Amino acid sequence: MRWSSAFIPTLRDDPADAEAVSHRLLVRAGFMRQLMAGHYSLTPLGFRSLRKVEAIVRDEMEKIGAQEFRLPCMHPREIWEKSGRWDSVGEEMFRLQDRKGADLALGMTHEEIFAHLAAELRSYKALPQIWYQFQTKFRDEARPKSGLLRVREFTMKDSYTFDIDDAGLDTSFNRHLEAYRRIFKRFGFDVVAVEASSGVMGGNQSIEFMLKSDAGEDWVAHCEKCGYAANVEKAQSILPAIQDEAEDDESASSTEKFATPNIKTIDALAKMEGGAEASRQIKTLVYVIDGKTLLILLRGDHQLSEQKLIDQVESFEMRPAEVSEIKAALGASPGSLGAVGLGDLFIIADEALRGRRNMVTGANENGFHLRRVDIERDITVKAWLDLREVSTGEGCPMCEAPLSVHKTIEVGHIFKLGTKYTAAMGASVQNENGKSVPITMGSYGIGLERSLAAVVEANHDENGICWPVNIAPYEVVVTVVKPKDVDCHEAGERLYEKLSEAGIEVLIDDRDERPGVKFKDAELIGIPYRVTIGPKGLADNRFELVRRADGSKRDVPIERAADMIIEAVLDERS
RNA sequence: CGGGCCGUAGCGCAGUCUGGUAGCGCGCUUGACUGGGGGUCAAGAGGUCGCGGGUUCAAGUCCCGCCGGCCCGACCA
Repeated sequence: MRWSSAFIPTLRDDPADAEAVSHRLLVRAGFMRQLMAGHYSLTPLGFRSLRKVEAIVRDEMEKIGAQEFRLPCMHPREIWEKSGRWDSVGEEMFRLQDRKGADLALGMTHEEIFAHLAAELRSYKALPQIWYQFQTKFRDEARPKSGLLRVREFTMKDSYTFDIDDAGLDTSFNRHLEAYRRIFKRFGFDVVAVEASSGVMGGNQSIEFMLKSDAGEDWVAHCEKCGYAANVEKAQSILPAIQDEAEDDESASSTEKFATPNIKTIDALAKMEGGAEASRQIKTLVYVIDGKTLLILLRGDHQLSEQKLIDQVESFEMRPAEVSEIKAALGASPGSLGAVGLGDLFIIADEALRGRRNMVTGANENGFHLRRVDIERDITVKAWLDLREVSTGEGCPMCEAPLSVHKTIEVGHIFKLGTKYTAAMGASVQNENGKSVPITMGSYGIGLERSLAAVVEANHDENGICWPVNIAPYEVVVTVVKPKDVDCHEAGERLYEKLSEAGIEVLIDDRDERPGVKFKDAELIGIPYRVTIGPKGLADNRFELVRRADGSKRDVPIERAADMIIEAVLDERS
């Protein structure tokens, strides 16, 4: 491709409304433009890179025996009703009606449709099957953000496995796990595979593939020592044991109410004279779950993980209670709430509170708290659950080394689904005994545009993107410093021809621009190798070869230049 | 969906408080010089000031409504 005739709309300034590195650079380097919030047009540069992402995924899918499909992205209401998700996914699904008034959905994922097709499988002999597609997914995100990282319309590679039993599912699942590791490695970044919540998908196990990045929005707890890693929605940790010395005067056998005027937060109570440090307080949260009010108790310095609560409490709808509801149920306002003496409410307590004594909590009377609370003695806990979100420094549940919690981008997610969708769609086969059994299903996704952005997040510097050869829109840029000079022009054209003939993807910068402009642009768009052809080098019978990733430069003799460049590029393809 | 900030030329911004000819830098066009890190000079093109309504002799500026975007939070197969 000739730069002079290519559409590569680079910007000299950063776009004002882009904050995430990948967003800023992909726009500035001319890979994409925004159409509206959460919807981006890819330019030829962007689309070339996306196709490389797609090709790598396809290659690895084919390697595990997957067969490519192409399904509709518009679905009838009925099929989503069969699985129950027409109602359960709520506002995140785009819905529309056709001219007859029939309800349709824009597919946000394709479990239903693939399971519907799987109903044509009749015999265990046909299993296992691995099916996949690349398809646009639509999700009405409440808040699209960070360029391609969180959008409303994107391409996903989604695959689905169909097995006769759980052992088969395990095999299919592990094949994907390995394929995904290879895929992300070829993308040029390191991922950590973490235990995750399955959310609305259902199923019993899921693993997310996370890239550590400040641009991310998922928090992962990771142990450097033993490799334990889990989304904070699932992660557990070990806390140092706390010894609660009960005071040994007589009053220790009961709680004591004390005045706490204007004290409404854990923090304020910790600072108040006669108060208690946060870890000695009981935090009382009020939730409404399927219309029933219940209390959630945590240690004062701990945060509730709502996802953990959702995962452990079977419910249709869950929300924090309104202040008015809290007053009606407990007789006090937030800031003075406690669970002592509320035996008729359902009380769930976090495991970290088990056995604690001499604690402080609200008295359910505005401006008063209770001290010397013994949880076992004074509170009727109906269920002990792991509900707290882990934080940095707490002990790894496997090896007790300190955990670190950091932000990550979710680039892939794989689920063991079981029979939820196959049962709903009537996808069953006859086993060896002639008995009909539902197929066991797995589902596996990779967001293509998000992966592309993740590559940028992981591979850039202050001058622009540093694409790995595998994802780069072009592998080599031939920068002709002085295109009006006949010798420069011809030397550039010859090299361009040779490289192209060898199957190298080359961009020749034949624009009548200052050298500085060309160098800056080449670095901004991040082509892995740049060959500089100018009068100076020509006089010495050499070109300069610069590697974008590390800035390393070397002079190459003109007659050997093409071969050396080809070798360098092929060496980095994988 | 709650909170904050913002919509003025392709991009980045000033002008809005205090109403009075719509500006600056970059980019773009033409020409000249220049040519190994965003060069110089000259001449140009480019705007329904997000949209609608109102106040006023006069609105980018003031008032009301709406739309759109970014960030934080909630939510997120």
